[in-house]
Amino acid sequence: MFSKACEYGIRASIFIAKNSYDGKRVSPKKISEEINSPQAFTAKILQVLVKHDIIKSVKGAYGGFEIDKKHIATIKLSQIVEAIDGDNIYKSCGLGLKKCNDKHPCPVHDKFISIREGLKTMLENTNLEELALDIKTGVSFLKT
Amino acid sequence: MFSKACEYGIRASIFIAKNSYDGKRVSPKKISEEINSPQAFTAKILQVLVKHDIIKSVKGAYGGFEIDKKHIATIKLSQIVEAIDGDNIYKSCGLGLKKCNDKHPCPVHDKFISIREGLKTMLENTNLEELALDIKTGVSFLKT
DNA sequence: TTTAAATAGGATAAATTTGTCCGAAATAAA
DNA sequence: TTTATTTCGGACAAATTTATCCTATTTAAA
Repeated sequence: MFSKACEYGIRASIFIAKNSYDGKRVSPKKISEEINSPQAFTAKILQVLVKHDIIKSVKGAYGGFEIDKKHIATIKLSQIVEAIDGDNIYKSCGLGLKKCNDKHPCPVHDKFISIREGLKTMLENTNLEELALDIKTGVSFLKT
Repeated sequence: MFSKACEYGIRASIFIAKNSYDGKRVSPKKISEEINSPQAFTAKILQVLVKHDIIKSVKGAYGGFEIDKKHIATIKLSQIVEAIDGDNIYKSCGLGLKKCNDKHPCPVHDKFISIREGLKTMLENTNLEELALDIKTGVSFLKT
């Protein structure tokens, strides 16, 4: 469904959000430990999220990654997915046709539209706040 | 969503089904031309489909790939996807956790279940017959 | 039985994704 | 201002996926 990079990016974002509620910045080392991901690779993905203004980085001593508290509830999963994987998952044809639309549909065009709309709607209606909160209360987990 | 191999596999299966209704066997060359896919790679995927008894191959002169007419309506997309990509798309965690279940869920566990159930149901309820028919009547297409 | 035609399958290569390493640049605190 | 700490960014490496090529094997027809 998503690339590894995107999975790590979502998990990292949730972890950063949770810590930002506690006023704590976190390092790639800490993040990768807590979400169980390769550190250097995760650091690369964090750079992408910074470039897309989804998370904030602070260099130097006592630096790290954070998200403005006010911002957390406004960040949707769709933004993270699009920043890392692009919008292919919504837009590209389920059977890989370069051009697939209502006028020139692949054999599963209609059937896929509803699936993808469902996914899109879900990602657009899920924000980091609720996900971070579930981590905080121990309802859900970021690693096995 | 699916791998390239799986996209080619589905498109190839539909094309073979359509031709089998006309009593015609088709070669990897013809298939790859008609679904616009790399020939040798497509041939490899056909071998996988043969191994899984989804399509039939006939060697030698006047050979090629076909599907028993009686069989076409019973082949579901889910069988093709599982043969090529496995059942990860249904079963594996949306955020990549090795172990993700109701007792130990990832943050998007519940939200993903409905999406994936929808996909699974769709794949399990779509058979090659209806897809091949749409190609035959020019309602849908296998290449751009 | 011979031959031509077709799939099967192994070896290999290219492209993409995933992952690592290390020095440069920035920054807060001493 | 200096120093320690931290992210940034480029180069590189490994793994996986995608793709190609060539020979062996099979098989139906002549």
